[in-house]
Amino acid sequence: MPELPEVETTRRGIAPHLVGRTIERLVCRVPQLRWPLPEETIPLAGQQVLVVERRAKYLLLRCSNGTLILHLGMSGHLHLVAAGTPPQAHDHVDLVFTDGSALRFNDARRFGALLWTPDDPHRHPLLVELGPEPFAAEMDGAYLYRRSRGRKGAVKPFIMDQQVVVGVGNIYASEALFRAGIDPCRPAGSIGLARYERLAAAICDVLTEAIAAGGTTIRDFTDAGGRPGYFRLQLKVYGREGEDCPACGRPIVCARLAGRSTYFCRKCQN
DNA sequence: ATAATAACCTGAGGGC
DNA sequence: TGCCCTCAGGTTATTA
Repeated sequence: MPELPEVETTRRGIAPHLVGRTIERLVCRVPQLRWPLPEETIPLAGQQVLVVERRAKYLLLRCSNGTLILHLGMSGHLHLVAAGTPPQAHDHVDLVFTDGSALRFNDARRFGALLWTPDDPHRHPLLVELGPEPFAAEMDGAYLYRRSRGRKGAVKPFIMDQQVVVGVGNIYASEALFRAGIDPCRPAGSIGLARYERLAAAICDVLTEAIAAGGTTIRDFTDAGGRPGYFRLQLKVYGREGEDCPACGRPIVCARLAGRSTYFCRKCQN
């Protein structure tokens, strides 16, 4: 479910409520997430939350003695609950604070993850191989051009590869390629520098606009306050098979690339 | 090394 | 109403 804008929206929602709070304990009702949650090995009691960061689609709760690494998977949500709020279906984990309120993790499909590291989280095996943030200065057209040389796979899976650039998922990949006028099926290595410059800009633009709108809610994404994101209204192609292309009026088509639905306009993208 | 596929889960929606 | 099928915003493991 969550791509970079949804994770960033979540971070902004929870951070003001977490920073400076002291953790009392971790309550785990269902430890079977992407990896079994080793609850007893996470020494959270008495620690303070110092800052809440985002790296790629991961949230990093920097605490006094280490970092809680969180991934929302496809269906994960975080929200804050008052003391005594009874858990509902798929409320798997609570991070309980000393006043009894809690950060609650809900994840129907359980593809999400919670991990603890006492070390620099950026050196954690899950994070160390990640590509640059889309807004980093180094992530420009020249970078994408260089990384794509010799790659025969389609450009859409290429920009969704978290080792190339992080944060771009299935929705925003289609949207960015539409904005850049690039056919998502084209081999990544066959695209020139000028078009990668357009693509790099399009990725930044669409992610920035989506963050400003609070993310995209297709099915069930909500922010920490339970509100949906409104960028769905601004999607040009994703989920719009058969509708008119907003630029030329021809029907938007859907293809399957690397197992993922891919939406584009045959006339405007080539 | 690269790229496609299966797998991990639950729930919603469509067709019959 | 129920059953079976497909699909879903992600990532990892396995297979060519």
